[in-house]
Amino acid sequence: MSYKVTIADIAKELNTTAATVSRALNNHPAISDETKHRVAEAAERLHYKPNKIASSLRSGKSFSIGVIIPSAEINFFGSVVHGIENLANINGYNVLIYQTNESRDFEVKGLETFLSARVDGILASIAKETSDYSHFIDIKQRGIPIVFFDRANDDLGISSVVVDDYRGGYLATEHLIEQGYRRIAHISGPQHIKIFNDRLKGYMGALQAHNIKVDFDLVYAGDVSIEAGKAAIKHMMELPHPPDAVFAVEDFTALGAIKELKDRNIKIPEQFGVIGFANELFGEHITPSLSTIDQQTVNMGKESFRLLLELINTNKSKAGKEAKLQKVVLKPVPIFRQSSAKR
Amino acid sequence: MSYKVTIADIAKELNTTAATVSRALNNHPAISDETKHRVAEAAERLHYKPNKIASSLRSGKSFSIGVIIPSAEINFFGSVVHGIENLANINGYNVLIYQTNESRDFEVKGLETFLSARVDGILASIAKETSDYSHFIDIKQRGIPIVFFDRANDDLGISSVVVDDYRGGYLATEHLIEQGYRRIAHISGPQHIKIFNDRLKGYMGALQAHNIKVDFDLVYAGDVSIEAGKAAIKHMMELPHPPDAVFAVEDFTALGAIKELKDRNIKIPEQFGVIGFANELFGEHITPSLSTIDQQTVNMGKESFRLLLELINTNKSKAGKEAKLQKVVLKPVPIFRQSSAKR
DNA sequence: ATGAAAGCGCTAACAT
DNA sequence: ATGTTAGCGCTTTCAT
Repeated sequence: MSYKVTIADIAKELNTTAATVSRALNNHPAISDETKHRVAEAAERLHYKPNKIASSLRSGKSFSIGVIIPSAEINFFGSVVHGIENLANINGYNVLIYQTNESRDFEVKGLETFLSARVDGILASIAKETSDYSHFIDIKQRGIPIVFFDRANDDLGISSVVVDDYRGGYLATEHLIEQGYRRIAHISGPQHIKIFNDRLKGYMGALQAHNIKVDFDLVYAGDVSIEAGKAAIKHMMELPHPPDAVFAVEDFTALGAIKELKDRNIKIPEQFGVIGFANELFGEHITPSLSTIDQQTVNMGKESFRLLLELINTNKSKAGKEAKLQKVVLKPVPIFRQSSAKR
Repeated sequence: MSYKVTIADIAKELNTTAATVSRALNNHPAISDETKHRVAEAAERLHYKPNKIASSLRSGKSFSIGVIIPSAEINFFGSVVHGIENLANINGYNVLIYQTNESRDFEVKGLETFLSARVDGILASIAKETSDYSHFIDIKQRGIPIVFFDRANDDLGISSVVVDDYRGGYLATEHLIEQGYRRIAHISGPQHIKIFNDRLKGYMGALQAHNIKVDFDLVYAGDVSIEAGKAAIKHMMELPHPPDAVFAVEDFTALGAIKELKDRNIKIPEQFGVIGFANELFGEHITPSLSTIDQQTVNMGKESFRLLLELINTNKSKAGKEAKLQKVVLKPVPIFRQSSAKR
């Protein structure tokens, strides 16, 4: 008893045809204003709701996109999705979300789901576990518009929106140097993920630019987690020459470091400086408040959707032409708070 | 060049018909195992991907649900959605998300979007701004399964999943009493929203149960925001008889209170106790760590979906029968941390 | 156990 | 400016 009314019913009501009603509803230029008004009135009166499914089947456009994220629990991705949804809804697109929980198998399942849903395009951030990218290549070869965001891979010929992680790492490290810290450590993330590798490179770049030799004792192979941050401090403070500051690959890692430093009664920022990466929500509210690098999350979402929409539209118009590869690199924004305020 | 392969192609390949292929793919009992195997093999070989849109159009089931949330920025809703998506994906449902930004107009738009997408059911948390519920009544009258979560309305005959906010407020307040605080204030939220009103009632109930007279000077009309928390403390600390503890309607409000108390050099928890509500992520990591009431977010998401699925399935089978109204009330879980640890 | 045929609601060529 | 007709890919009677 719910979705009964169709354009045929409206047509019957007005002694015209479904085609005319369809055109009127879609504001087709060839339809007279009077007909449009009569159709609009009848549609309203009969509580007509367009059936997008039927429309999609016929037109081949679903006006929906799929978004693959590693985890909705990570604030960062929630925030990017927020940006995506904003622009998508404005442009009349629905958004399907699929979480991979960092697993490649779920990534594949998500893509299948999106294929079956006949999404018009896909935005994806690659799972940590993924090292075989054939499922993404498959999507590309099917001609389905796809754009990576944040966790991208440059070797696949797929457009992407990322922050300049090298520059972020560079700025974070340089800030610690300028604050007067002397032995600056880095707690890194899994190096097969490009963004984490870039942050490490940025760290090294900043040290070298300031004529500081990179000491690999001070580069701890960590991860994005409180535990990794604690473990890193535990390990490094036992070194013959312990560090007096750390750039952590992510805010949660930095938080772990701060917790462990506090447990050891090491004063932040006086004796030890800390800076993270991501600008997670909690950083502003902990004590000491956490210096960090903002990744322009909402912007990243909007840019990703904008790029995808471009692909979708060029795909549609010039069916033959290959859409050009694009790479949008957002500038990271340093946010300096108490945890690194030595001066 | 992407989604070319259809069941007709598979049928041709195997010298059979689309009907048989369709049945084989859907594991229809009347189809022989041999045929099923041959179909499965051909489908795989031809890279066939089922077209859910066509399937939905014909079968009238979209295997998707819509979720209306006030804001994806609020951690709470992100977490509930996480719970929803988990169960939904397991059950083969896609999830569409629509954010209302607390506005009734967007709420209406979201519901229209969902109607057009022919979702099989809807989960919704009501916007702050909404006081006219006719759009929800319309959904119900169309026979579309709908369940409220968290921000519910009991007068509409719509099932819901909520936490027992009265009990949460009661437990929070009682805890402060038991810790030995004497003048316990409450920073409340907008009272037309039931959950906030319930928390206030729980506060009053706990005071009365402990023979403490409710002093309305100590009930500040606030909101869910850091600013409201600060303003409340500013106001109440100027009273002739200021409070020595506060139960804030939400963690962000509690955070504002803590910030203001710190600014005034009032020691927490020794001189002043604070407890919030929501168990937002940051509460564990601030100094002092924040006592709060956990709302079972992921559970709420799962329960909501479970309830909705029940509605969807009964709707399908016994078309005539009215599905019974259900109200799931989750138990709030107190989490006591430093901010209220007087003893 | 399988086939034939109709149709879900809409859009898009091709008329007129 | 509007009508006619066909068909998107699938599921579902109704046959056999």
